[in-house]
Amino acid sequence: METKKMAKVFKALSNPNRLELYLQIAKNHETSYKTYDGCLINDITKSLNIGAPTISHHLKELSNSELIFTERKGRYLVAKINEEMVNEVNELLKLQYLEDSKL
Amino acid sequence: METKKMAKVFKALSNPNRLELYLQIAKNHETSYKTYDGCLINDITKSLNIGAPTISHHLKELSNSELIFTERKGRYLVAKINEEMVNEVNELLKLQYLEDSKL
DNA sequence: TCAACAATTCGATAAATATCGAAGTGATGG
DNA sequence: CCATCACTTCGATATTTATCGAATTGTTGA
Repeated sequence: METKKMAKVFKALSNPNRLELYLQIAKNHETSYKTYDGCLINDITKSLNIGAPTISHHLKELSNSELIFTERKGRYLVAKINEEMVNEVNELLKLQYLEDSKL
Repeated sequence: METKKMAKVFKALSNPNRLELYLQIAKNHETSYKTYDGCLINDITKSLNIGAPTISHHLKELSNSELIFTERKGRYLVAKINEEMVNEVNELLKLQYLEDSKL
């Protein structure tokens, strides 16, 4: 069922700290997409005031919902946006007739 | 803080049954928007297999997040989409450079 | 007026969640 | 090498949540 997967995505974005985390990854993704090599988690960790274990937990939630991918680079972790999934969410939320009127 | 309000919206959509509820209201909104007089909750209640108290609870969550408005019509309850809020959510999730490339 | 219906409120419960500190793992620069 | 750094795992806890059945409120059609 499609709805269940989508609900999981929304749950991943439903915690303020986790949403903030996601938005920073997304922002990084957008500003540097031409030379995109991922967003350093370590930088983000310092700007949110929650502990490292919590960040780790939140990243796993975002990963599990497939909104992001993570990858180890040496001793750092980098995160990337899963564009496919983000677009899927956008499609689901889009009010259809509004889109039509824009064509 | 904007993030907190948005997190609340996502939380409202994070439960599968509640998301389904929202989607049905949205679908109704879209298919009949020219003569839109709201979506009858009673009809939806029958198609989801959760009890009336739970539906009532979920509707309140959707209302509190300002994704929908509800209104009593006689002994029925009708729900309407809050387009402003839905658009706001869409903006937040939109990947910026994708939008640019469409211009 | 009253029976039936739609929805809400209440109280309870089981499950999920966010967060923490402490301890563990693994890479690296000096 | 080894101290440090980045991150993860573990265990605990307090809070939130989804859901239910029972009882309640409010509307209306007969």
